[in-house]
Amino acid sequence: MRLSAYFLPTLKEAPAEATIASHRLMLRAGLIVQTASGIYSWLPLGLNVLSKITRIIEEEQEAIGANKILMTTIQPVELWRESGRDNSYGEEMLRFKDRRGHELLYSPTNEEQVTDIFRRFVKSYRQLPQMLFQVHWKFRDEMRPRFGIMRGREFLMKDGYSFDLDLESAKKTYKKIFDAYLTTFRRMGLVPIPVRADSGAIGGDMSHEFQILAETGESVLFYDALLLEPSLASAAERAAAYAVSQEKHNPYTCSVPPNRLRQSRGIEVGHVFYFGTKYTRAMNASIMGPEGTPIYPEMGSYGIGVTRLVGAIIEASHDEKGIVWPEAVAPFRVGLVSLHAEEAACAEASTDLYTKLSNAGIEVLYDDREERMGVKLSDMDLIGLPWQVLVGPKKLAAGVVELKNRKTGEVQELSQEGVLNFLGRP
RNA sequence: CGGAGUGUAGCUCAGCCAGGUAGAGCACCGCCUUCGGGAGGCGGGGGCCGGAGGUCCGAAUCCUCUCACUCCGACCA
Repeated sequence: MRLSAYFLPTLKEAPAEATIASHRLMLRAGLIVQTASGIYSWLPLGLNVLSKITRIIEEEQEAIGANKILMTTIQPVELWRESGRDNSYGEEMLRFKDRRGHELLYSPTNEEQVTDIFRRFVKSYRQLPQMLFQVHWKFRDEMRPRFGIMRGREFLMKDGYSFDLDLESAKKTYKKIFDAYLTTFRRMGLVPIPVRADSGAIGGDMSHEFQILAETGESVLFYDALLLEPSLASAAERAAAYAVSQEKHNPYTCSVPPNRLRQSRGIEVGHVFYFGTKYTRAMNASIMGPEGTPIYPEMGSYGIGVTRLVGAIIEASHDEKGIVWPEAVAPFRVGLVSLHAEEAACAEASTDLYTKLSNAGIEVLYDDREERMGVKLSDMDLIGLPWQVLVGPKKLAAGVVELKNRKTGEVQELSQEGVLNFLGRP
């Protein structure tokens, strides 16, 4: 992508409303723009990241056999009358009427809708288990939206739903999705901490939040330091290690040695629930069981805050100059800068390298603008692509260009072939 | 929903207390000079001072109402 043809409105100064790093950087790097309180539009660079994150989530969901669907954002209120949540969900739910006076709502979550789809088509225990998921927009009319997309009213969410024959099977499904979530977040360069949590209004027993440690997080959690020391603990030990939300923490019964107990703030990026037959019963979604008697399947639901993840990743990975994208979610892998685009030799060499890199399947953002190099270089640092290639007349005369690692700042001088070989490596 | 703030140029803000021609820096447009880390000169465009009402000869400034946004708290799959 040529920057001269890309819609990337970077800001030199941070807008006054942004108080945390990720919000500031998302505005400055041209990822999002605010439309109303808690409602944001996504610009090309931000949308690109959103797509990368979504892709990883989808791959990991499909790897465990979940089926991707796409439900509607608008639902009839009748479904919620069936489940009994019509009255209990409250002001957070955005309701409105169509021209015929039919009461509708904008989905804050989709348990009712997915249960409705399930009951229409699944009639036998032989068809279980089922896992369905989508990545779609939600609206929750929060009393107090804040921190940009961290707590927005409109947000993109991966929401998954499982149906199992019995508790034993439901536990296996829960574990499968739990593990997939860990893999998903780690692939994005994050360190997720699964935390035993309250299951909230949704009810049920098994419930975990996935937290990313960050000072700007809204949650408070207590955990065993072993969780963050992979070298000191086996996977099994870590899985069993203590980590609970503030509400669940009891200093008198906590088994963690005081020297290993940590308190921290976190960003909740995922939440998994098991809630049994709450909805299948309420909505009469029974199937025929092996004994010839009707059975209400056991359900769970599983959420990942996709838009919130963008904020969480930036909170976890930035410096004073800007964002430092982990490779897996970077909008482009390389930023190619023509330091003197108005000089023919420099422009030609840059464009040539851009073509070669692109042909090699490497995602490149090519700054071919005739801007001052200082502006270009600070823009590149701000948007935080993992690698930067600087093409300037001086080095070019010596037959090399510079390859810079955004995170470490390390610079190596390579021939153009050298750059291709280096970045072409898997 | 309680509390505290802020709305003036695209952005960051001054001006308001003490009423009297609408301001600065950056950004933008033109020309020139520059060019290895947010350049310099000259010229230029851009404002219903959030909105409505009021006081006054006169309101960005004072008063009332209202809308929007932000922060703290409560709330929150």
